[in-house]
Amino acid sequence: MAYWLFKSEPSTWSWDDQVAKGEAGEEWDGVRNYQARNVMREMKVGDRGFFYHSQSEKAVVGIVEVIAESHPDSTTDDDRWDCVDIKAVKPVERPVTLAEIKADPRLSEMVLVKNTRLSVQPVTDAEWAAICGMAGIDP
DNA sequence: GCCAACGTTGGC
DNA sequence: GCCAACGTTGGC
Repeated sequence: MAYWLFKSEPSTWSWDDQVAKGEAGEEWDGVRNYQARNVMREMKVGDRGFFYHSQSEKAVVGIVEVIAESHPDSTTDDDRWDCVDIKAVKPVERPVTLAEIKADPRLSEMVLVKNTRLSVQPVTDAEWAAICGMAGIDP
């Protein structure tokens, strides 16, 4: 299984919004960036991801699961843009902030740190385990 | 609110 | 195909 990170501005689409969708989940639509789209095309059903709040909060706040592989983004007619569907799995016990991630040498190579503007990112097994530990949840 | 980083667009 | 201009994102 692979791991990912989904970044969202809470004022646009928050963890609470995602949780409210329940088991049905929701399209991760609106991505208009080729790199992020290509990352989503790599995803498989059952893969897990971190849900990260950008802007004011800047923290990993929950765990999501991919429930549908890449398909056309329903919010545009432009066939360049695809997206996956995800559902909320569980919240973290404790948010892991960007400051904590930056301060941890194990996470110094994270895309979140290296390429701050990429909104959908791959996460390595080691990074996944480290952040789950910091968040107080089982990997 | 500002600014740096970076991706995209469009003219040539 | 290059590159300048522009727009957007996200951290501070």
